[in-house]
Amino acid sequence: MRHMETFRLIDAAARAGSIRKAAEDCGLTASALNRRIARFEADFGAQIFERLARGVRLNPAGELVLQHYRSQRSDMARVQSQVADLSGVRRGHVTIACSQAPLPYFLPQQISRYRRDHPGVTFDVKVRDRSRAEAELATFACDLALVFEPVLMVDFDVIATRRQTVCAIMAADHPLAHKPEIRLRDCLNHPHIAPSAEYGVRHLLDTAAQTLGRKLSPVVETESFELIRHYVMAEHAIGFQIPIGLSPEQQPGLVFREIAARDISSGVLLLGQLRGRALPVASARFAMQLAQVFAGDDPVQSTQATAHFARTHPDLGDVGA
Amino acid sequence: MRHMETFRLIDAAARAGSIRKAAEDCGLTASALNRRIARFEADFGAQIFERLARGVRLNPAGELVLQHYRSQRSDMARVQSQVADLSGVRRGHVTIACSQAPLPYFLPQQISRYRRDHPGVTFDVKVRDRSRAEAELATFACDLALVFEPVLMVDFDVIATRRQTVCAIMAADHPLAHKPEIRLRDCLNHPHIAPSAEYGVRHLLDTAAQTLGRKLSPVVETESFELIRHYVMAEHAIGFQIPIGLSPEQQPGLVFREIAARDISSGVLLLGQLRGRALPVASARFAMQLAQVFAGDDPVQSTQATAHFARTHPDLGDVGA
DNA sequence: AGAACCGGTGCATTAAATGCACAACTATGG
DNA sequence: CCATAGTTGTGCATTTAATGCACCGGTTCT
Repeated sequence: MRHMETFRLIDAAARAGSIRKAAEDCGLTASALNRRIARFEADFGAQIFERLARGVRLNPAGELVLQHYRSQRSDMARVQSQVADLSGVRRGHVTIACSQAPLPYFLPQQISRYRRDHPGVTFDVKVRDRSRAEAELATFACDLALVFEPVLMVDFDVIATRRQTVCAIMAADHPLAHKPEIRLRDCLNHPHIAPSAEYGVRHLLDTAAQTLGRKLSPVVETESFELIRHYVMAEHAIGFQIPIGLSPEQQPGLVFREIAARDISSGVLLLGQLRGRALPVASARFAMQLAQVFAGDDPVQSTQATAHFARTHPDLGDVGA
Repeated sequence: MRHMETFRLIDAAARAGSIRKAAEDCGLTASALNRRIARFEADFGAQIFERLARGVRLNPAGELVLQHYRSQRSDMARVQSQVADLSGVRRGHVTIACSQAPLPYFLPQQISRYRRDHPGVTFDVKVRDRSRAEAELATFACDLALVFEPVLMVDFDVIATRRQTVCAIMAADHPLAHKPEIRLRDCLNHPHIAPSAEYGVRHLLDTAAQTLGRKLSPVVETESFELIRHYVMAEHAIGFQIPIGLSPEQQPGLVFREIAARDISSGVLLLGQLRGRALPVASARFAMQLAQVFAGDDPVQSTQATAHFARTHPDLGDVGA
């Protein structure tokens, strides 16, 4: 889009921290870029860069301008996607940041299902922890975030939620595998493998163990959910994972069972977007699909998501997914 | 703002319905404007005008583009106002659309109070009925709307509310003036003057009369609340008005009394903005002031407004008015 | 049929943006 | 304490983009 050139250059300069570097990256000379910035500052009415000896840095006014630019760029993308949509093309691009759990089964399934109906839509899946995911929403670097037990920020607008009870995963011939009920204390008495501290599952486990007067003592602690799923087969240990990361048809010999509800509180998986932002058509429709899946036959959840879209996208009409 | 020139011209062309006319208005030739539009369409990727024999008209894509432009223009104004604000200047401009009632006493008082603290802020007060006010919000033609009993649209975000019980106004020596309670049927038995049908007060009166099995039969029906206030002195008739349009220190000899609550349901005065829009600093702060006045010592209202601003303007901090 | 519009196009002209060379300045490193 | 390698900022010639002018082909209304 032609009219945003200046903003694009400002963005580049801000990121590079230097007019010269940015100019080089963008294929013009420092003097040209310098003058563009000066011109912009003149008719904007205020400086947006601090001039330091080693380069430039955005001042608070500049931060606001850049935020405005990002918002404007994203909104223009939305307009273009809506135009494409109303001419029947149904193209677009969805950028979603999510935690690890939905990666192996849930997201591939949902994305392929969406692309079956809309082959022109492409996806970008970023793996981010909860706080990073929310930061990317705020800078318009992604459209949607699917996170487990996030630290709720003011700018995070919840589209749909799904309760997730922590499951114990183990080999089919593990002693606990066919007990009528899986108690947390039993799991802790076996060798176990747990995700590291930054994950929501681990947090739930820690607090649950604490109320039992126990402590997790994992034989392996890892950031990789995939490692957990495979390790329980290798050592016959107990792993922990939320249902959305599990599938009945996964590795043969692996079983997963919900931990007794009275032992551990369930967490919430949230699908959200940046508050007040109108998403591109493709992203909004994909979010609708996920919301429907989350809702299942739960009418409360369903109306919650419907209300969300009535507020944020009054023009989209009913869900076509 | 330099980079929006093309949009401004597109807007002009859309309004003029003709490239030639718009070009003339904007001080350039038709061919130049024509080519700007053509260029924009080329890199936007779609036509935005229908070419008719008698001129041009926006197509749906064009409507979206224009809406985008208006939103971005307003957001840029907001950014500039925030920058001015953080440099301590506290300048700005507030555009508010409101119905007639607040014009004589309420708004002048509130505006002057606000300008006492912030002399750099200017105001634009548009008199609009409820639906027009909401339309102006949607096109970013105004920041705030203060309307009585509006037909609620999806895009209208309520900032604060104030109940208004319809009052009967009359000369001090009118027979009803000193009755302990003002009954609607008594009013209807005297000559009365009422606002015309498009006003909320009239609607409340009509429905109230209907439940009494009566009908309004005004001797004068008018669009001017001012006329009503003066006419009741001239003929000793009964007029109707909501409290916000009245002041104890107005014309001597004029009294106003609330109609008995069991005779007529009270209406609601709403202060609102376009949903999802971040207002310029000045408008947001003025809205805060009005919200505080509305709230008075009502804690429910107060927290409602506070929550609103926490959602829409997380950066503004506490109210400084 | 003709007048009065309209949007679109080729070409010369004008205005704006850019590149180049260099000035002014400042932290850094010997 | 000075040299050096960075940086932003400026005057001037050059290049590129935007505009104005004259004109074409079309539709509509008289």
